[in-house]
Amino acid sequence: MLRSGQRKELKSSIKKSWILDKAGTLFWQKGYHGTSMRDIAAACDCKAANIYNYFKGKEDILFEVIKDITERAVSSVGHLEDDETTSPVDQLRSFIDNHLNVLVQMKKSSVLISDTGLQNLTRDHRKVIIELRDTYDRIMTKVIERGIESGDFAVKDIKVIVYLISSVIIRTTIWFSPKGRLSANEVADMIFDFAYRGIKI
Amino acid sequence: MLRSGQRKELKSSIKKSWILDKAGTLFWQKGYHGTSMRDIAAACDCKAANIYNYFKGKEDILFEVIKDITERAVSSVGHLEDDETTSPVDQLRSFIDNHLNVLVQMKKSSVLISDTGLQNLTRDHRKVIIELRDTYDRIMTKVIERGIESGDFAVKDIKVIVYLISSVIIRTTIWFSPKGRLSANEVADMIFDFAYRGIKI
DNA sequence: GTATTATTAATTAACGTTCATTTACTTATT
DNA sequence: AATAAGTAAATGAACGTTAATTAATAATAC
Repeated sequence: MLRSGQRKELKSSIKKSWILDKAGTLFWQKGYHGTSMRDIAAACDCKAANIYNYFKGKEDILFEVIKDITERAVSSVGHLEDDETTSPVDQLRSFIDNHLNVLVQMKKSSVLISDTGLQNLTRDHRKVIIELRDTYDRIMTKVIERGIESGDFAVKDIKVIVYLISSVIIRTTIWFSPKGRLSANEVADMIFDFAYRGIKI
Repeated sequence: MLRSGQRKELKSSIKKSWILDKAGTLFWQKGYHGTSMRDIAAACDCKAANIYNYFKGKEDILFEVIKDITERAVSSVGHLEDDETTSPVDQLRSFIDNHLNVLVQMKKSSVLISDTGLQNLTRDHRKVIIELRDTYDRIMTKVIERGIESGDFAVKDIKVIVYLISSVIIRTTIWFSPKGRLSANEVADMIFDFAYRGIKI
């Protein structure tokens, strides 16, 4: 049984993430500056003033939206960071599969917000996001490095390859539609196939 | 010798493209809605009202910025559309090289505006851009198709491969810096290498 | 070449809206 | 009774755009 304070907190945090979800969709559709607090409020069936009971301001909402997107991406591949047992090829497959599933899952609130929205954040908030991104890059870098050591991969410049592969993954959100001809898993397979052939020995 | 009327027109169109250049940079830095007419005017050392002597409004500026970016990309690879003589592998190399050079050349006014800015255009304007993009996709598709016929490439799904390769090219603007460790040509080489290995037989 | 008119470029000032946010107040929950 | 959730109303600032006006330039007349 929950104490009443906890129940209240839970209810509050449910509404908070509800607001985040709606705001994320709007930011994605119309951009940060193109979305007004009134827009967000309307999507949440309340008035703009009420949102200030849950967030300090508009920038705070953007920060939490971007943080959420980035954290999900990072944690979906986090188990690969220190995995020295699985084969690097499978790790690459798993990396692409996991991140793509996260992207497809949250359909709308695309990663593009993270590209264009970064400069609307305060310096402190931006720093948090950049650190998360560095973690993402580091994990993929380790996977590639292990593949080089094991003789599975051959690349000239690891840094660039990490950018290229993540570009392919991230930009999927631009053209992929779950209602389209291909399933998310089919797309993940094709991306893995393309990326793997691009770096294999 | 120019007639004075022509000289006037020339001067006017110079200022127009000057405004487009400054506006493009601002749109890239702060987004469409994040950039005010007064911001654009300040970057052009004039007052906001004056810009209306050159453009019908803010949306019109965005349209011309995006059109310019997209047209440059398309025309840089246009010579490949009906090229049946060069080898498809060289055509792919040329495609990547040419588009990347265009992207690097205009440094800031990145292609990301084209992603996020599309929905701020009127339907008619948006249609123009989408047609230009279709041309871009069609040209790359033809190159890949020729490569399949010649036995150079082997791909499961041409449409997807076109998306993947263009993703890698376009997203270069996010991470590449001309002042960085690598030159544009080195990056172009690496991208070609990655893409070619990704689809070769 | 110089003066005069016509045209274009640029500015100032203002328009009506909309913006994010705050304050004071009401309603609901515990 | 106390705390939280929600709202109406108002804040000053910024927005895109227009109208009126002045400065600058080009075309024509002498």
